Amino acid sequence: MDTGIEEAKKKRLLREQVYNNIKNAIISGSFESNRRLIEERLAEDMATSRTPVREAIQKLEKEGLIYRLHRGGFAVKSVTEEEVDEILGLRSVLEGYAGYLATTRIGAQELKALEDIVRKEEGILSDFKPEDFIQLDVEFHDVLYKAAKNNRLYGLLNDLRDFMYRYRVIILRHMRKPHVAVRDHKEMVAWMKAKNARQVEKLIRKHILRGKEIIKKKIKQGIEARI
Amino acid sequence: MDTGIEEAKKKRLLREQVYNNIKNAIISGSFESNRRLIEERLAEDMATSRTPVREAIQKLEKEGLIYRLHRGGFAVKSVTEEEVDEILGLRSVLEGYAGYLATTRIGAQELKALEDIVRKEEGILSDFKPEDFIQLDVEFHDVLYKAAKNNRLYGLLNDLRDFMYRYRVIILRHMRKPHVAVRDHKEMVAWMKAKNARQVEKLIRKHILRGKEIIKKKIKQGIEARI
DNA sequence: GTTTCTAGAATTGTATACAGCGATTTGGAT
DNA sequence: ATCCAAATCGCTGTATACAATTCTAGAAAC
Repeated sequence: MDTGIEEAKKKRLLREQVYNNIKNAIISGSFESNRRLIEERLAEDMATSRTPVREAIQKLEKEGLIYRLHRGGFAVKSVTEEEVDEILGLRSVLEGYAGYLATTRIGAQELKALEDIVRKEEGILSDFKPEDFIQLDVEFHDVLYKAAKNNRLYGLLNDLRDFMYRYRVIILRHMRKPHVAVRDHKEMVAWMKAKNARQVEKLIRKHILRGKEIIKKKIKQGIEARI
Repeated sequence: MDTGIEEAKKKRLLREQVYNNIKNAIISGSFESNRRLIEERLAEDMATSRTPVREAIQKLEKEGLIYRLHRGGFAVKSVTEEEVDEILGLRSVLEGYAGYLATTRIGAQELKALEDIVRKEEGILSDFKPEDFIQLDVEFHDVLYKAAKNNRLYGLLNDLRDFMYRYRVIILRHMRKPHVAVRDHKEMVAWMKAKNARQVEKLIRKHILRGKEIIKKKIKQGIEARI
């Protein structure tokens, strides 16, 4: 099998498992860019019928991970510099807003959770493994998203996160010790404690835009290398 | 028929027409809140089968206009104060960002289009009809969205706009002469010409948050009146 | 060797079929 | 009448069927 898709047949909404399976295949890179999604093939791999597959596909299209082919059907969107620009631009704005809201709404134990994560991040800086840091980074941002207490915003940020996973390979390959990121997180928490929402928003925006430029540069090099 | 749905059977992707029809029925208010979507009923009304209806439903769910019922199927989301808060909060941030991007990217003829619209807005202030103003307002914001040249942002803002249409009845009923809105638009254009992106963003945020509070107040009164 | 045409295969888009779960109603028993 | 159980109905979720379209490949023509 070159599909990278598992059977997934526990009883629940089949279309949801199909949706998750295909999404994972895309963001993990098992489905390369511009690969066409053959409904019957996917259905067969997951031991189901075309119906749930097609329903999952509708959602993936709305999420922007796949695009319609003129002749019918769908294919996997490719990672372009333009897309990275859009995704991270939006993420900086939305996550900044999440930080703003979180500052006004966060509770004591959520704040403590953030502080714990930052402490752990500092702890692993000496014996550094990229995966460990990414894990903590994801946790940090998730606590932040939730603290904003805005469901729609949470959904949007998670959709954006799916795209981020696609860039993971690139991020991992070029990550230096993330002292700067940890410092940013620490500073965010400090401003949140000080209830300075504007400052938190500003900081998060800068934090993400910094990442954007790094990824964009790497992608551009990658694309050039492939030509 | 009380469905408010037309037959729609011109040749193109059936599922897209179904999607648009159901969406319009929801945002125009033909489908009241919490009404269950009966697939076969909808299919029959549009002279099609359940298949395209189900696919359309998946998209509507992702967009947030409908929600899943525990016993299966879907129903129309109701307008709540919380939702208005979320939608307009997000809109203020995203549209502010659009304004920021637009300022850096806008061309001469787009700028002229905005100025023309503002002029027309000023023109109708004396002989004022709410529908006319809303029409111009939509145009203004659409030119702005497009000038930002960010497809994903454009899509998100349009999704949010669908929600705004649901509040239209309320907005129309309570609209005074929108001198303030016109002044805001005029000021935005001025700052765009001055290439001051930060200022444009700030202004748009304030512009929309002002509207948010008005709508929220009216919705709250409406809800209370209904009890 | 190249081009054109055509038959067949592959794949989508739409319609229909069917099983199963919940809700609802009906028909006693008390 | 009231309550419980059984039967019924409605609707979803999944599978399958079919028609229309596009792609492929091989044969025929040049």
